[in-house]
Amino acid sequence: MKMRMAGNKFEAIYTALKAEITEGVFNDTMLLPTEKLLAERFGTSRNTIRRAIQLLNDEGLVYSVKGRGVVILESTRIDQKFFRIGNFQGLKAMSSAKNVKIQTRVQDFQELTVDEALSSLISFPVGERVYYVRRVRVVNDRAMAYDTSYFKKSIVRNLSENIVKASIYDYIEQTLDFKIAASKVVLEVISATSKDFELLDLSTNNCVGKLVNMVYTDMGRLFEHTTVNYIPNEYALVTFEQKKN
Amino acid sequence: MKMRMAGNKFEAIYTALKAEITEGVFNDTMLLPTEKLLAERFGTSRNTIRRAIQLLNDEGLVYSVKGRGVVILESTRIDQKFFRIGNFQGLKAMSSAKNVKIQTRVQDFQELTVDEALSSLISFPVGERVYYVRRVRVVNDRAMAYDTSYFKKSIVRNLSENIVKASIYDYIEQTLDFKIAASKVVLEVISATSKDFELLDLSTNNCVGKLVNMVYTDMGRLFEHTTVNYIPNEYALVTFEQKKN
DNA sequence: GAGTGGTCTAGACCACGGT
DNA sequence: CCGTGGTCTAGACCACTCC
Repeated sequence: MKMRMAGNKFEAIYTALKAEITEGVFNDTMLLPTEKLLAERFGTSRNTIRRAIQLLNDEGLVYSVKGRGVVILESTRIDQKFFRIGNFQGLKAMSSAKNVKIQTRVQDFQELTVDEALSSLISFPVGERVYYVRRVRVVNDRAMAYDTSYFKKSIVRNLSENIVKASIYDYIEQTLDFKIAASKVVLEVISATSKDFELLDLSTNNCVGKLVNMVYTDMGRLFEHTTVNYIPNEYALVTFEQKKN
Repeated sequence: MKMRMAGNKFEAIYTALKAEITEGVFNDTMLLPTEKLLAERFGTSRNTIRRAIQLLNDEGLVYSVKGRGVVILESTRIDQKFFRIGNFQGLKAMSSAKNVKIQTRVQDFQELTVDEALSSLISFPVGERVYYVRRVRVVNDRAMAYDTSYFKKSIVRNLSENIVKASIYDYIEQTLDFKIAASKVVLEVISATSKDFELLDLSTNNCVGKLVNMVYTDMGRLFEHTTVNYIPNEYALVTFEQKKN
C-alpha cells in the first residue's frame, strides 16, 4: 500500500498518523509508537518522524513528554468546528460554511499621504503615499463586516477601484511581481463607533470585533494594513498553546 | 566573547540574532547572513542555526525565502505593545501593565455531575463529576472579567473554596502529581447576557469578549474548561501567520 | 538501568532565486 | 550557472520517566 500525499515525507507521515489518531488506533495507550519504531515503520530517519510529530503538535492533537512518549490529547468539539486564522483572503475564509452569498461593496476609494496621526495608527512612515479603501462585506444580505485598508503605493502600484472590486490579491499575485509572505494579526473587542452603526447590521449590539491585519511581501516589506470591524456572535478564532518546560 | 543564555545552543543563537536584528545590524540588506555563514560563525551545524531561525520566524521577526535568504520583516508598533497568548495563569498575564491592583472574588463554588446539556458545551463526558467555580476579576476596583470553570474531580481531587481563593494552579503543580501541558483557546465576541450585566462593569456596552480555554495535563487528559467573559476595550490578542508556499 | 524524547552533528541532494 | 534555503540521513550524547 503506497501512499502519496505531498512530495514531502514528513507531511505524508503526518497525514497517516493523523488519520490513525482520529480512527482511534492508539486508544489503548493514548501514546504514539516511539519515534524509533515509527522511523523503522516508515523507513525514514528519526528527524523526519520528529517533523511529522511537530505538525501534529502545532495542530493541538499531540504533546511530547521527555522520557514517556508522545501523548495523544483528548479530542474536543472545537477540533472539528472552527477555522484557524491564517487566511490571506480576508473574510472568505472566515465564513467557511456552505450556501453563503458574499457580496463586497466598495464604499470608498482614494489616494492619500500618511500624516502623523495615521502613521501612529498603522505603522507606515509619514509621507508615504497610500491607497485607502473601505469595503463592506455583506453575507446573505446582512452587513457582517467592513474593512478599512491602506496599501503602500510604492509596492501596490496603479491600484484602481475596478481592481478593488474584483480581487486585490489576485491582482497582486498575478499582475504584480511579488508574493505575500506573512501577516501579523491583532484581535480586540471595542465599543461601536458611529461608523460601525452606519455600516454594519449590528441590530441591538453596540460593540464590534476588531481584527487588525498587517501583511508583508516576501521581501519583508509591510505593504498592507487592514482593520476589519465585524459584528458579534458570528466569528471565532482558535489557537493552541503549549507550556515550555 | 562567550555568551551563555539557556543551556541550548539554538536558543542562545536566537537571542543573539534577535538582539542584532533590533539593533539594526542587518539594515543594509534586510537579510540575515546565510545559514552556512551563521553555522561557521557560531561554530554549530546548519540544523542548529535553522532551529534558531525558526524561533525568529515563530515570533514574526523573519521570513525565509528559498533561493534568496532569510528576510527581516519591517517592524511595527505591535511588536512591543501587546502580549502573546499562551498563559496558563488566566487573567494575570492579560493585564501586563504595572501598578494594577487585581482582586479575585469567588462568586460560586460547588460540585456537580455533567449532564447532556453541559457535556455539549464543555466536551466533558456525561456523568463526570466536576467542580464548578465562578470567579470575578476586579482590576483597580473595576469588574473586568469573570471565569466560569469546570475541573474534573477525577484529576483535580479535593478542590476546596480555600484553594480556589488562593491559586488553583499552585495547588495543581505543588500538591497534585501532574503537570499542565497545553491548552486550546477559542475567542469570540458575543452579545452580553443578563449574567454579564450583573457581574461586569460594562458601563454602556452590551457585548463581551468570550475566551474559552481548555487545558490538558501532560498525560493528555482534558481536565479544565474555563470560559472568560471580559469587557470591551481592554484586551488584545496577537498572532503571526505565514503563507505556506 | 532501560527506554524515551531533546539536542546536535556532518554530511547529502533537491528546488528555487538571481545572474 | 551558482548560491540559497528545504529536505533528509545516520549516527551521537544527554535529560528525563518509569520500573
